[in-house]
Amino acid sequence: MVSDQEIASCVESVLRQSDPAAASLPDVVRQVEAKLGLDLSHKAAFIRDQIELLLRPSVHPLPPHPQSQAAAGPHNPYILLHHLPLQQQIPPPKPTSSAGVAAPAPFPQHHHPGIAFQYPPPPPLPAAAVVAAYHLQQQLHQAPQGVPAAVGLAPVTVAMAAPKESAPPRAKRKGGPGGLNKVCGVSPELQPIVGEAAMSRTQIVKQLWAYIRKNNLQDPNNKRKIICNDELRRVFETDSTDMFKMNKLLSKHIIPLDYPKDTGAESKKLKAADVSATEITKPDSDEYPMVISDSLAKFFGREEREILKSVALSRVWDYIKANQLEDSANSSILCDPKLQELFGCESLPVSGISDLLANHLLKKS
DNA sequence: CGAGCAAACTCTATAGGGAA
DNA sequence: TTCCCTATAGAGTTTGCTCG
Repeated sequence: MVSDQEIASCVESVLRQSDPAAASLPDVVRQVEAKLGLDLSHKAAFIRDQIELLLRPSVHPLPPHPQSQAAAGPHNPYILLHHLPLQQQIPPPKPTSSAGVAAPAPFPQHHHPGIAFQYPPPPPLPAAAVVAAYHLQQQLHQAPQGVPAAVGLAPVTVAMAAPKESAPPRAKRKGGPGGLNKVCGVSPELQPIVGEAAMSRTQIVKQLWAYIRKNNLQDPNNKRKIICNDELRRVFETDSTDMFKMNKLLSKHIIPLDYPKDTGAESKKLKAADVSATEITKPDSDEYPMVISDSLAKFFGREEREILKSVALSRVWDYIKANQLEDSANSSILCDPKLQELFGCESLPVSGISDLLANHLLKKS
């Protein structure tokens, strides 16, 4: 049985070999079937989602051909990994741990979570968990200070504040798939700015700075100062901020997607946290394509009946932005007749979009 | 004058040390 | 020997200071 990762990889390969803009779903499905020698008619929805993710303008440029990219020099070594034969993608075995059990190898991870270039197969993007975790974090950040930090920021901050000069020099570690490169969820408010529902923190910061420059939002007298436009104001909830505070404000909109692991750091955090609260961040089972309601299908104007929640959310936001339905003064959305028909209200808070959208997404039986 | 560094801030993998 | 805990590096940004 072919895995979704293999299908996704094959879809990308087919698109790269043909004109992506002119590619039709049946054509791509046919070519992928031919490549894999399998009947993939039942995977059409998945393939369509992969095509859409690959073709989304500016956000997911199709990776250049391996040769040209190799010639340019791999800026990020992980980007290239999925072009290599599988044997080469798997990192060389690490020295065994003291227990004599081979330590888990780091898995190369493509920057795009929707296209699974991870080995072994990664957990699918928990789109619902993104929203659920976001709301949780909103509550946590709104909690009065002095309340025990639920996600344990304090220990980290303390660690960061420790004197550095006393530490002996160590071999520098290269950025791997985890840590800073770990894919996190993006809040619905931040998604229109960075353009994705999930990406690594560094990519989020990078995209945010690109957005700031593109919209000329830096104070010309003090370039550290960021002047918020309507979209940024909705995210940061302030008219202006500076580049240092921005990172802190940004953290409210970056949502961990993984289960809490029992690492030392995580255990430490959980000790200070309400465990029941952290369980909310566990991904739901509906990160898989979900069946969409008739109303939503009509709204999208497509015959497709399955979609990832994150993709649906992204499309709704695209519509809102295209039709300028944002009421930035009230952090709400003014529904035009089409949205009114979908959501059944004349306006709704920004934070309510995902909830209302969820009413139109049904889990596959 | 140019280069290098520190500044704030985020999270997590991992090295290394200490305790059991 | 194994487990637990602590400290650190890493990306990204711009400005201002220090040093050669």
